Amino acid sequence: MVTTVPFRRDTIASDLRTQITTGHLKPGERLPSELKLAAHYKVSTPTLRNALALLQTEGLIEKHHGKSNYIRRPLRRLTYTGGILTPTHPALHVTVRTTQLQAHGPLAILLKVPPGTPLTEFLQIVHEGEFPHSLARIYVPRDLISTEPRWCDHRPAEGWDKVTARLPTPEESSTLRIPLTLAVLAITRVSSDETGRVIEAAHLVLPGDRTDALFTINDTTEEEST
Amino acid sequence: MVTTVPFRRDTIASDLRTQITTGHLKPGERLPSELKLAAHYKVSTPTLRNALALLQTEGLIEKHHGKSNYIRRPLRRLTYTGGILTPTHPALHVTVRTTQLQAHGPLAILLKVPPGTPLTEFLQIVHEGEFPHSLARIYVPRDLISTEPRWCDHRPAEGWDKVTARLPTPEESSTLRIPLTLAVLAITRVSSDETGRVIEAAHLVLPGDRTDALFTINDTTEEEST
DNA sequence: GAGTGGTCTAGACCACGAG
DNA sequence: TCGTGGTCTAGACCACTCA
Repeated sequence: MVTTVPFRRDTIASDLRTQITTGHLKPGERLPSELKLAAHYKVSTPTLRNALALLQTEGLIEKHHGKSNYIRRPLRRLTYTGGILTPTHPALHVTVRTTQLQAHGPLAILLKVPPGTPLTEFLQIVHEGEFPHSLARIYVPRDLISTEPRWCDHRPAEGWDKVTARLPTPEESSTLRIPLTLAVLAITRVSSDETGRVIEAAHLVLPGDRTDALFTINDTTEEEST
Repeated sequence: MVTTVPFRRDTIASDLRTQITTGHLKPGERLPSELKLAAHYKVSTPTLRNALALLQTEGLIEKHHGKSNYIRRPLRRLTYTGGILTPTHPALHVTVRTTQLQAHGPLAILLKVPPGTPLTEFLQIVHEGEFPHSLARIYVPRDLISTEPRWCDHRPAEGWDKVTARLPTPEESSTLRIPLTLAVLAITRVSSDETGRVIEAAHLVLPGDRTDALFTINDTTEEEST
């Protein structure tokens, strides 16, 4: 029988993990410095850092350069469904930054408008408490906003979501305060009205440790023959 | 102005990256050994390995313990839509392993059957050529198979997909031959017939570097009022 | 300036693959 | 057995945070 010796970093990680999950180490609490931890576990600093990196990808700790490492406050698991996160969850609030720009390249194709068409970008950052939760970049043809001030009432008649999994970009990693090794759900959503006109295109970034996306199939009607 | 010096591992990674993407290094080709590469770039072996780790998460190289590192043959990007991958793509073939088991815990809840109900598990591994592409674990109540041999003709009337992003488990990593740091799309799909009976539950694992999932909303009919 | 995490070095030693 | 990648050491040096 082959008795595989677990790597030191794994045993250290699992030791800290149980201390966290059993509540022996509490959310928000500060970990000892990496030197002290390395001394305590009798390993070199790189191996201790490898152990911490594991915990970081599991979303258990947060690293702060120059300060220390902290036990992470677990965020509520929310569900993205039909374009919104767990129907307007009370603890959520959203900050929006509006930018004017012009359609170009892939964005113009998504929105089915010629390049150069004026657009408005809404950069939405969803917060839970003071912690960033997820983010969305929403693009809307500008004339649709000006002629129809309550453009959000344009209930989309059709649409699609294209979903993939990837690691965050460095920029997403810092604005969402997630490690570069935490997988995110990247969703591109396009909705159009009954005339086939595209109302909005959105790029969503939903960290995998705190979000599901739910899609339902209601095949009660016969299939379309378009 | 702050001129940030890029890390050595990043400059090495981007150098190798351009060699790969420009075709200077071809798919299937063997890389020089890590010692030689380290000597060539005048860095220590750990930093060179960090550079290679970056390329690995991007799906550009494949590491083989004891042999060498190889340029990866890029897999076709497929789309999961309505439960299947890019309607039966010609280059795909599927190996199936069947197992008999009993419903328990979360699985019983998903299938809406009492614990202990006999089930059949189909472990499907989708291959593109000789390379594993993605995998699915499909669970079906066994009586549904015996009474209705062509159970796959039971077109589901309703269903849902719950999608999230995560890193692969060590087991998934080895069977799919993907690095532990390549994000996967984890989909749980449950479909039921017109009587509300659950026909099947499936756990899908779709590596993010080669799969999208597409969900369409056809809201042409009025909303349901259950 | 003191304390901290981030990157890197120059090795050692083990595990794996193939002849 | 040889060449290879995987893990680990015991430091050095820099960058960041905060008093």
